Amino acid sequence: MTAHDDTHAATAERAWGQLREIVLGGNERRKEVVDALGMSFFRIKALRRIARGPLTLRELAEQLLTDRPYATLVVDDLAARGLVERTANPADRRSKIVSATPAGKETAARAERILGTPPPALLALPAEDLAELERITSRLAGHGS
Amino acid sequence: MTAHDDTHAATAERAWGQLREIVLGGNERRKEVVDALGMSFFRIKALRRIARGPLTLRELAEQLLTDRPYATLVVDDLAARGLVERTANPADRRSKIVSATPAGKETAARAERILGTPPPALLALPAEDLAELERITSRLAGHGS
DNA sequence: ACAGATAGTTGTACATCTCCAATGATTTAA
DNA sequence: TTAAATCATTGGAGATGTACAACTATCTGT
Repeated sequence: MTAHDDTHAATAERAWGQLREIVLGGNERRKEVVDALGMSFFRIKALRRIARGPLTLRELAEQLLTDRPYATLVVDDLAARGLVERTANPADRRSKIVSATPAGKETAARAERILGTPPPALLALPAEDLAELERITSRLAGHGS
Repeated sequence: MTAHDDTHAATAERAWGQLREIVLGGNERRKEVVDALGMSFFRIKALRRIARGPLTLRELAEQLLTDRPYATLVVDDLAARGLVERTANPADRRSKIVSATPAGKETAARAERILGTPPPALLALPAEDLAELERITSRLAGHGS
């Protein structure tokens, strides 16, 4: 059990566990945004996705990992709040495009501001480590989008 | 807007966003463990916490960010599945200690195995970067526990 | 001994989410 | 042109979580 037994896979597992702890440990942020916006996290997620760019209800359902009936319901709710609106889809009259209203974009930005605020521990990192971390996470997240 | 405008805070925000994307992006893992264990993610979280070490219902409720009534209900459910059990608390006869049965520990380990499996992108990292990442995340997660 | 606080439980009401079936409008394929 | 498929919607059944109120047993401080 010397340091030489430390395989690539084992290191990855440790790093992964720590990453999960860092990101998921701060549940307070989740509660904070839910309280601030007065809607469920799922709806906030839907709104944030819509604010990133218009899409059909079907696409929204897919990206939220839910079914179309529930996507309809969630969009109904967001529309009743004046945050999103449905418009006709010129390319296919069966479907509808959902897009964020100015108020919706503002609300989504508010959510991003809260969720995007790094935890104190991250800010406390030495500049060198932080730069190095950002370089590595860029590589990790890079080919996902 | 030169590279010199890149402040510590801005770098931290980018890194944080990427960390969130890496960890939260893989929702499949969550669904996988829910399907594998046949119970909600919340209950899996409860079981995993109990398997880490016995605790009172009150402590469990606090750590799950829920209230005592619901903690009771979740423990009832886990107990009905034979995964956890309540024992008397010698220090305070009002409270009860919840601990995992052998079956519960096994199930929790199964969940940890699924959730703890690093995503392919992490394993694909060069050994140098991975080691560096692990060093930095250790520092980040270190003073949380 | 007594008053007040706390632990777990029971119960209720409600919001939220998942899953499935079915429908009208529209598009696509044969 | 006709049959099958797709889109959004409506509806319903049920699991899951959240938030309170109230109760009993027990502990703590005075």
